[in-house]
Amino acid sequence: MQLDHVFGALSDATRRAIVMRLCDGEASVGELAKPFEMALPSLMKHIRILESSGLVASEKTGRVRMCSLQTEALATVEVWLAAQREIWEQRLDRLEMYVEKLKKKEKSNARKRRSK
Amino acid sequence: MQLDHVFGALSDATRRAIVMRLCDGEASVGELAKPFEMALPSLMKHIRILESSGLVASEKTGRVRMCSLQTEALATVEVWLAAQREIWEQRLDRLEMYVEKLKKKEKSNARKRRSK
DNA sequence: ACTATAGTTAGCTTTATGGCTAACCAATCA
DNA sequence: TGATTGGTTAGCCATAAAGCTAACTATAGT
Repeated sequence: MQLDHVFGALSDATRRAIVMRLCDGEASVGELAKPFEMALPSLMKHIRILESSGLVASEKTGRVRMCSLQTEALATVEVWLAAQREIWEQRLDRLEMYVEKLKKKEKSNARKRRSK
Repeated sequence: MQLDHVFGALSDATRRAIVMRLCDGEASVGELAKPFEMALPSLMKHIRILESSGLVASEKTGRVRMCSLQTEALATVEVWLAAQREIWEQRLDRLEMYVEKLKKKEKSNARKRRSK
């Protein structure tokens, strides 16, 4: 599935750093490589992974390859998280309602006990 | 870092399914295992990974281990994504402003050209 | 006490990940 | 045209991931 690859791509600090850099705009492979101590081929691998996850797109013109962020892929993750949040918040709401109900019952029981 | 493990944990469909199940409330290891064809020890490994990522907590009472979602860990991811979104949206805003500026300039140039 | 249930441990395989070097194109620039 | 720059391929290594089976422990139920 798509999510596997997006989450997988984001599970590495180097790749998250690349994504963060690309949030600020396009960059060439060389530019992306500068902040890292890594050998170029290693970094290229990360870029490949980011590309195959759909998080990054790149195009080569002349001898330089420009990379750019594909924000839709990040949005996919946001959507998934939002969906989970909705489910667990609904549940917490139900739970809260349930607790409220219990409290009221308890109160009315207390009244009954007093009036006995 | 924490994010590495959370993203890593979520990069597997089985584990995401477990998380989704836990959004609906606590569950024992056995309950969690039911929907999968996997052998128990394999599934346990996933649970361990979810635990060490902070996404899931579990406690054993008697012979059953109950697992529950730790929503803060998911929130961490949401926060990271939101931060990235903010950066790239700011940039897009700046870009838009820049384009607007260019358009205006173009208009005034057109006026100049006409009035020549 | 005996059996069944619910997990757990240990150890094995296969495949993927993250890193490296060395050698290799292909565009520019001088 | 020759050197430099920017990236790419190929191949190696160590470690981690994802799955399995088999055997074990510890609680509950009868």
